[in-house]
Amino acid sequence: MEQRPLWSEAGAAPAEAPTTRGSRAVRTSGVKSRRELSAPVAAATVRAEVSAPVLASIAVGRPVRGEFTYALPEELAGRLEPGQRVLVPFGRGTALGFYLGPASPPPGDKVKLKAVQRVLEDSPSLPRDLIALLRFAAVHYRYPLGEVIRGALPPGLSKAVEEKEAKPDVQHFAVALVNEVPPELSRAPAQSAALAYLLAVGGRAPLEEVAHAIPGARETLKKLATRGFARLEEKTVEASVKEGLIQGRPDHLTPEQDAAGVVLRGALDAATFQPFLLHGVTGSGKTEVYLRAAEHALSLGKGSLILVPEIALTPQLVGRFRSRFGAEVAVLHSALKDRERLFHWQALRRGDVKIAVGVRSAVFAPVDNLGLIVVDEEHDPSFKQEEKLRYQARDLAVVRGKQAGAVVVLGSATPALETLENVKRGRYQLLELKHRVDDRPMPSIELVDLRVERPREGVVTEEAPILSPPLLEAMAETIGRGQQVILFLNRRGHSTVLLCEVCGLSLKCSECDVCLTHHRSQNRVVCHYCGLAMPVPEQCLECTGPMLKLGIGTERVEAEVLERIPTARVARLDRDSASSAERLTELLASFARRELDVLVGTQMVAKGHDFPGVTLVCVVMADTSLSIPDFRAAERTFHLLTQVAGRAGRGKDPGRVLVQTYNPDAEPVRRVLAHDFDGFANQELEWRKALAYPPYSRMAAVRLEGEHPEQTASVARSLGNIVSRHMPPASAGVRMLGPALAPISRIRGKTRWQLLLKGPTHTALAPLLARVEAALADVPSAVKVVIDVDPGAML
DNA sequence: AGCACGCCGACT
DNA sequence: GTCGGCGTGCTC
Repeated sequence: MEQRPLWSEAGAAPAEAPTTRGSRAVRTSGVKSRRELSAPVAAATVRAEVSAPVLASIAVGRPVRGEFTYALPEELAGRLEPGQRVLVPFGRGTALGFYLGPASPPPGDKVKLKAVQRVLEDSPSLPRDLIALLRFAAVHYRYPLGEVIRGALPPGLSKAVEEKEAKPDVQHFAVALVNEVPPELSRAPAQSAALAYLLAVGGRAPLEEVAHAIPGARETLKKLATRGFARLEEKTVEASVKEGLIQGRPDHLTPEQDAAGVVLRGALDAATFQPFLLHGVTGSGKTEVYLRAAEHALSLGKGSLILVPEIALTPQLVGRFRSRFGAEVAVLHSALKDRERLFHWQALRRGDVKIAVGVRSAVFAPVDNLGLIVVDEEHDPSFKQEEKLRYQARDLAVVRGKQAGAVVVLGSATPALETLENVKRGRYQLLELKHRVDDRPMPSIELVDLRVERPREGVVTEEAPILSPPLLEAMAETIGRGQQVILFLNRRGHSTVLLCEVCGLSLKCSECDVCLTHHRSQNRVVCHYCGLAMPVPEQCLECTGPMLKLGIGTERVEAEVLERIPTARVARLDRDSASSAERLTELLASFARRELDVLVGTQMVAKGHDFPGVTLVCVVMADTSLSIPDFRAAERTFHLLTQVAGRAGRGKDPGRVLVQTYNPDAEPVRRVLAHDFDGFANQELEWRKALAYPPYSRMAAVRLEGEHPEQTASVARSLGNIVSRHMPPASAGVRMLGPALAPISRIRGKTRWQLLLKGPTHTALAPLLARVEAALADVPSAVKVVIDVDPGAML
């Protein structure tokens, strides 16, 4: 058999994992050896000489596991390349398929193979390196390959239709004609919001993109154009590609930025896989390092992929890439329209556009001749997708870099402990930026012990106050100097718990296992998990006792600031107040224009914003996120506190940070105060090692959700039994935790259970996961079970 | 996912 | 007697 040497790896593949229980003879195993991923694929011309029917391995765009073998009609055999979309008969109908390469005949003999019907495109939508990445993702995260591929493609290419070119051959751009929002627009919030956004992203952006961030911006920008504050342009794509307006490039770098740049340029020149951690304190100029690296890649004719946590919250970074590289950049945000998504995909695929900036899903962007991958804020939890294919984009970025021979830069002020451990083991090279740009000092961080500095009772406030005297004093002083304050608290609403004074019962959601939060502005109690809302009960629903309102949220902090410092101009920034993207941008713009003195907010205020007027940042309660039952709680707290603290003193004036807490001895709090990331990390790593948590182990979660509590519990227990029965000897170090009710045991009326697996390597867990997967066939459909590999949270 | 096949309730 | 409920299983 002539095919044998070419494809012998495929025959050996099934050894890797016992797949589904039946592992039917007709099915090509979905699990392929790693070698096969990089195996050279036979040229179609070779197959033409073979007299036996030419066979094709196809991933079908349906949620079925494994790859399928089809016969390839002779006239198609010559024109098929891996990654091409085809039409195949499947079941009684047809389905979209992805040609992955030639196949060997399936072992069972009496299988009648169907033939590929049609080729849907002349050149593959999927580049070679992406196929390898998607295959890895399908195996690692245990998700059907066809679905993985379909999910990665833009909607226009994930349907079984011929490829058509998405050709808005003219693109509409909005260009700002002023450098800041003029005061005469202060009475026109929509216009000032649109203009503020446009300025934030570099003064020039596709109309589509502004309209995405700010609903109705199309009309608003027209109005701005007639008033002379902006201009609308139509550009052919070719013209805008040539434009490449290089601007805003700082002349000199800090010595540290320079040193990092030299190393990265060397790595890019070497054109091999090299992973780096760029560990830089907030304000140290990481973005400029990324920009220079992308510039260098471009000069070598290579493409770059830049991943960021959330575009709407990082317009500055997007703006800098756009103003540096012009139309050489495709910005891939979460809510592009189908047409635009397809257009960007094709432009990147052709190599017309060489840089992609995008969120999590952009890790699958078909950047041509990939030279550089950057993951900014690599520790950010939003890189983990929590549905469908539950991938970690940062991890996949490293895999992709390895497969593509690209340089990978993970950037953060507070790297994930997983990343740090990779540095310690010598897998990633460390680049450090220890100093801020212009040698601005790090903000001073002071502790306010709430057990000592008791907040004084107010006149109006009916509940216990939370702002301590030192905090109020510092705020008043800062505002007096004409500077601005950010108050951070990680909880929305007014009070977070309503407790009966007599029977001690707290008011819970009827559908979820969580307490209802009182939102005074809406005069309702609201469930933050399912959205259920109801009027505020006057008294306890059980015993008619009076209700105490405990637990502090942003609404209450806002009210307290207003009461204590009546002259302060205060606004609140959380999911309730920033209900629309428009409101969000407007609020941020207004704060940036210094029309507000105090911004009270949740996580939203902690991310990448750059407000030079802010010199005081207060953390209202540092302990809230410490009590979460998750082994990463301390790490999250440290990240969050550091990030918030980093908002202070980004302008000329030095910054000051006050942290209120009832837990001054808590490790993350103490270490943040001392600006001691390394100390925190070492301590935390030691603890993780002792308890064999990641990065010293790999985890996988089996999550169950069901209508009926008993049924869900029994399924959970039976899956637990299956795992215990196949548990390797204790020496293998694999452990099962649970099955147990999830920490939030009910959401939207569904009972939740989970089972955690912990092992020294992912390979040690894979066989157990395969067993669970096989058992899924016998699980009643009323119970939904998903496998979450490398889970991001334990809830 | 679709779309079969397959055994138990209220309708012409 | 039949139409149809969605439980279970398969798709090269």
